[in-house]
Amino acid sequence: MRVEESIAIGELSRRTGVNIETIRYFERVGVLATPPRTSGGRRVYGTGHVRALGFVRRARELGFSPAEVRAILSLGGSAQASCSEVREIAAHHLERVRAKMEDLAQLESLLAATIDRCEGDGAASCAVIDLLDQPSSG
Amino acid sequence: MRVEESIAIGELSRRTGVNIETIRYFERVGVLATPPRTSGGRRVYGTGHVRALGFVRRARELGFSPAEVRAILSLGGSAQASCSEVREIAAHHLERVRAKMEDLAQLESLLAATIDRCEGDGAASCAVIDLLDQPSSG
DNA sequence: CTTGCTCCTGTAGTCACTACAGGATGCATA
DNA sequence: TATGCATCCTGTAGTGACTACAGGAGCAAG
Repeated sequence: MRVEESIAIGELSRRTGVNIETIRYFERVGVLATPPRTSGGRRVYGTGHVRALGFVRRARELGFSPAEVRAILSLGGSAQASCSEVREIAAHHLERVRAKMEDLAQLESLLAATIDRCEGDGAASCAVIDLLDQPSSG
Repeated sequence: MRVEESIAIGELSRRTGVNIETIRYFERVGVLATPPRTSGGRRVYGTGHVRALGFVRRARELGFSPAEVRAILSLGGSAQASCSEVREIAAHHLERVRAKMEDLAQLESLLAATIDRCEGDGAASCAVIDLLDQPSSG
């Protein structure tokens, strides 16, 4: 069998776009498996780590929380993860995305209308400031 | 002239819904004016502080960053703030809200489609996991 | 064997708060 | 006046998800 490629932390960082300090942080908090070390104490990664770290990065990019990432990884890593459980996490995440979209849509129309109302007025009261001054009707 | 109402920090907290510790924090970082003190060293607020803190809270609720809140406040407080400058900050904020909405919409359809594709399959590969495994096409 | 890059650990900084310890104040009641 | 209790004070440290730095060690090439 082939001996796996030896990848130093800097190289792993370059390949995945993840900060070196962040890689060590991920290891500390259990998001990335602890790699073996050289006799001198340096971390030695393999292509599996490249994939796993890419997986983590991608999940974070897609807005999964670190807790969710940990949950997915605890299901056995990207390859063996139980489909239905991962799907459930993703579905939950999707719900939150949709809720956030609604919030933002409301906020968008409120802000847009208010800014619009303000426009042109050089006068007395400012609609935007009034908006902020209201107790809580947003 | 009327002597202004004397409000203790706990009462201010109750009236505005802002945590006592957070009120002191706001004072430290310059988001809320430093109030006078009693001879014993206790903070004494007035109705102006109630309004100002409500203003800050409202702005945060609407998603303005602490930096933006500081910027608005530095324009002279809620009452005297220059309308056009506040409007500009709000407009900028609105742009960010819209950008975020677009991001979320993309993510929403990607997630929804992926989850949908996964459904029913008890088999081989999981669409959701595959999504996370891809390098960066989201 | 020295140069220079990469890597190591441990600690501390970031932001926007939140929480706690240990002690002082202030007000009402006995 | 004394006591009791709620509220308040400062200072420090914790949160989460990183990021940054200091001071030292590993390692490959010249």
